[in-house]
Amino acid sequence: MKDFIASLTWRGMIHDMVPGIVQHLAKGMTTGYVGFDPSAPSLHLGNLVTIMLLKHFQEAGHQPIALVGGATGMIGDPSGRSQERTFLTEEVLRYNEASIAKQLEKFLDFSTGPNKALLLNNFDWFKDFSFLGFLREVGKHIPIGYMMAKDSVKQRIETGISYTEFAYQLLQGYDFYYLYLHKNVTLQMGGSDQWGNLTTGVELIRKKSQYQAFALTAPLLTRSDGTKFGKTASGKNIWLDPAQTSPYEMYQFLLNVGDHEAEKLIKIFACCKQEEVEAMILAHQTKPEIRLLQQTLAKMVTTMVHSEEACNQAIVCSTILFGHTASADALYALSEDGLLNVCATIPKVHITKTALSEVDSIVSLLSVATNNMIMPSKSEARRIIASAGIKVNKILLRDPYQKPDFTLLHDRYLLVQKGKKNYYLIVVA
RNA sequence: GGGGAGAUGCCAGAGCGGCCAAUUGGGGCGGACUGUAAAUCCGUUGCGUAAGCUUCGAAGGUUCGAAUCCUUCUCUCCCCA
Repeated sequence: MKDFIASLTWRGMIHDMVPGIVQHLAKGMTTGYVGFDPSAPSLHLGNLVTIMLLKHFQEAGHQPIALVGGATGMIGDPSGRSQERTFLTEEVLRYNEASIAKQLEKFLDFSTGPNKALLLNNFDWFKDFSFLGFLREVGKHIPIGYMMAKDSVKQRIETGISYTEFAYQLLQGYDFYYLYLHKNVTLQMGGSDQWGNLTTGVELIRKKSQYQAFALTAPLLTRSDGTKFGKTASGKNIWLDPAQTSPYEMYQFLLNVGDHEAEKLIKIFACCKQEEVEAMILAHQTKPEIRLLQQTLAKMVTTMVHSEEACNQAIVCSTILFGHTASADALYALSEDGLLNVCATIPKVHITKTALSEVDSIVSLLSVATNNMIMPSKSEARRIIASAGIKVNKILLRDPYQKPDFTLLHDRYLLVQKGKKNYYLIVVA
């Protein structure tokens, strides 16, 4: 049994915790859980932090439970929301639950030992719980004053909160109580925005069973500019689902993380020992231009979320697209399979051969002829070419009105580069 | 209920009859530098190869000409009861 709290401490993963937790965990194997909201069909990079809580928990010898909030998802957590949520249909929810559950399975060890991970869905114990039963068994034990004092509720009193969302914390509180009774769970973990919900559970267990349960939150990751971690500059989430965010995009996102942030992240996501991580950080500080941390981080996370193959492909793709040696010749020398591999995860635009031959200028090709996927308008395309921002097949374009009579790669591809980092593959069929 | 103020491009915010496709700042995008970084600097930021076209909450009107004046409507904010 390793010291879980000590591990989280050096990793910077503790925001708040119920006192006495260290002694409690020292007594022996403990069961703890984290809940995941099925409001989207995929988890994202931000969720990965609380997944890591469970992972480190299991590695310390304890038993982790990943709980999918099939029931709570039907209600909507008011935490951090300024407005009432709109309900998802039950069909969508069931679908989201299933895909999230599948994603969670990847990260924990469900197979072996006394501390093997469990995956549960709170819909299972809520679906037959009557409203009257709930009021008598749960509602009775938590005073309104207590519920109103929560930040998540307080912030919404002015703008409006429905009874339904107000009651949310009771549902999550009951989860904890239920798991305490049936799975011997004594610890709930989550992001720092969940503190109010976690303590309601602790309170309910104290009231109903006279038992001191524990709660622990990890800080919500923010970037240096204050925005939430796990989103691209344009506000797009980095999803764990490869269909929504390609492994290449995820790899690139992590590779581009700032130095300070990389230090924080490596501590959270690295499963290796403290000394190894500290050595890496030191090495990075001596020679930051190597970007050891970013590369390690990108590699570790992409491999963990996707697979080693997917990660290797993302690396190959990155070197060809960004490597300093990547010239036009290298691109033309690439085999078709190689090219498709490199381009596996960049956006593709299709155009017919005849349509291509009818396109009068490169400006049209990049805008209207390709459904404005590359450029929103001809003006924009013209401007960007004028400022040397477009390369086709790695060759810089100068004249916006030149005919697009390029030598196609393997007779059917054009690799368009917009700026330094945006690539598109035009497929001619 | 009474009285004020306002609605301008992604955002903030000038403009108050022609010189306004609309000052400036932020953001975005592109370039240089670099570590595919940060900071900095440069360019650009309605559509259109151009002539020109459509924009300043909505609809009408006055005028040779309106973001700017008039009428109505919609919405937002503030103050007093």
